[in-house]
Amino acid sequence: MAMEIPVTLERDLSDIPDELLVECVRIGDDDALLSLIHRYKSFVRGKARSYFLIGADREDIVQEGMIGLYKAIRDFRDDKLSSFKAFAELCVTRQIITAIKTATRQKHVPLNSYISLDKPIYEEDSDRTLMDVIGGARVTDPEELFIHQEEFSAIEGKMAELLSGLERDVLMLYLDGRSYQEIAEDLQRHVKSIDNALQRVKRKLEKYLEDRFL
DNA sequence: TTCGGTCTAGGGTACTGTGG
DNA sequence: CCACAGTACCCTAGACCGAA
Repeated sequence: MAMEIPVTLERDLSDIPDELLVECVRIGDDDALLSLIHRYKSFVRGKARSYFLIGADREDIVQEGMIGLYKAIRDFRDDKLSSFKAFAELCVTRQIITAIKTATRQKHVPLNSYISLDKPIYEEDSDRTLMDVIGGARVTDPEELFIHQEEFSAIEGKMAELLSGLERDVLMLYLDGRSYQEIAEDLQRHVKSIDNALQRVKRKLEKYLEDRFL
């Protein structure tokens, strides 16, 4: 289903700020649109990277992210209160999470389930995800911070039970956005060990989330 | 001894970026 | 455009170790 978007541009727009490109898109500049998509393609892929999918195409998540990006371009208002990048990140994340929530709503269809670090933790609630909790998302509201800390303790405790020391270390660095190579250097291990540890983490999290939510 | 968990290692696929 | 290298991800087999 992956749709290929041509990125061959007639002119070089690499120095143009995002916000200006968005304005250009509004007045029908296709090159500006392609440039924005090209500019944010890796960003969307990175955003989608932490998702683990059972029985589905990884590319689907990227496609959802790209839809979120398109919505960001369509809806962005340059009121100087926030950058396009921040707005795009919000839209991409929300689009992916919405897709996941839609998929996981069909509880009795395992093959339609996403098992992800970004899966919403509690079915009845919110967009708060495992990734948010583990990764220590920035929370400013005191009440929310309190709730967040309780969730963090619960999940962190479970992680401590489930994962070995190496697996925990690898996961934390991975969530920091480090590459396999960087994690390997930090932990004085072979890249292969990092790879293996991450696979075990994913399997354990999949099992944990399945046991908990299905 | 058996079993389950942890870890290493080999090998495969898919994707991306780069250089000719 | 194509070949190639690097990277991420996944699967599997086997060694090792501790608990039952």
